Amino acid sequence: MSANSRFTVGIHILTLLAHGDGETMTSEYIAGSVNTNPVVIRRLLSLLRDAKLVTSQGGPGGGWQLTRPPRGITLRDIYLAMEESTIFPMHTNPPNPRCPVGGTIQEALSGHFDEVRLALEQQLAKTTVADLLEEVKSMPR
Amino acid sequence: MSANSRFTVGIHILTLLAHGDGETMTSEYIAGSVNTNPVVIRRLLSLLRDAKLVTSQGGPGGGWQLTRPPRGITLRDIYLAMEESTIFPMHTNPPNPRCPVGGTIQEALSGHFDEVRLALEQQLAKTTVADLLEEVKSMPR
DNA sequence: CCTATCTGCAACTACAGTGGTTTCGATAAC
DNA sequence: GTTATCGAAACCACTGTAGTTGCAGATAGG
Repeated sequence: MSANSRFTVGIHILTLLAHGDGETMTSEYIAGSVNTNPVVIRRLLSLLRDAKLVTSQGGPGGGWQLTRPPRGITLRDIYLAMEESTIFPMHTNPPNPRCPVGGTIQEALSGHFDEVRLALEQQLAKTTVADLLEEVKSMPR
Repeated sequence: MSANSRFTVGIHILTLLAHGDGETMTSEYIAGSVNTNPVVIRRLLSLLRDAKLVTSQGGPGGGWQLTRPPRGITLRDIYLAMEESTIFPMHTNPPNPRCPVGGTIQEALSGHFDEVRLALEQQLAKTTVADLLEEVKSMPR
């Protein structure tokens, strides 16, 4: 998988929006919670918007909102919005096709990698943003 | 996870060694199958050696060997040898502790990430190098 | 209509990780 | 002793990420 924090921050953003309970939030406010720059947040929000998880509105009083109730958003949804489609990158250079292993290893692997990805997504689908919000709220500060 | 091909190439290397059926192989030969530089291969082999999956021997006629039969090596073993311990990186900067979500989101997430990692590893454990070797051998070229 | 407040987007930088390469010392077989 | 191999360090080019600045465009509200 990719060595970035997109998935984690994406979850953070959606949990924060859920915590606001319908209120619109600006990217600047969200950036204050995540502790980064508003433009970084807008970049991630645009991925979440592409996945139809949030909407944006410009102008004063504008900002960002969830498109559905937090109970209807799973970590799998966020994962699909934020991460690469390949779970494990293949070789950078194609393996030697004249080698009995190199010639077919990628094909053999792809099926297994698909199954791993499926198992990962199934686990992610078990947790919703509402679950997370509840946990966050009930934790000692 | 990290955006590199270590896991894939690690599997390739072990499958190749399994294909040799006990014969020692040099890093140069392996590099020929993977289509890269022998030093790159030795870097990865040293990770596999740290995980006690292969042994090396210097000098003429030296090279690399599996330490156990291919049926006893799973993709999980290789994954643990090659990949980072964190499945999804956390925030680069710590979130705002004064925010009700930022203050506890990482703690709330870590448990879920652990479960995802567990599910991933359980799926990986289902496939052995022997399985892969068999598939590679039976595939049309 | 005007203005303040947002988003949207492009461009640039600093930094870290990856893969590739060269080099050289250590080691073991013959 | 010669040769083949590993081991490790050093360096480079490339890429992706996060952070930052700047500005255009849209919109709410007076």
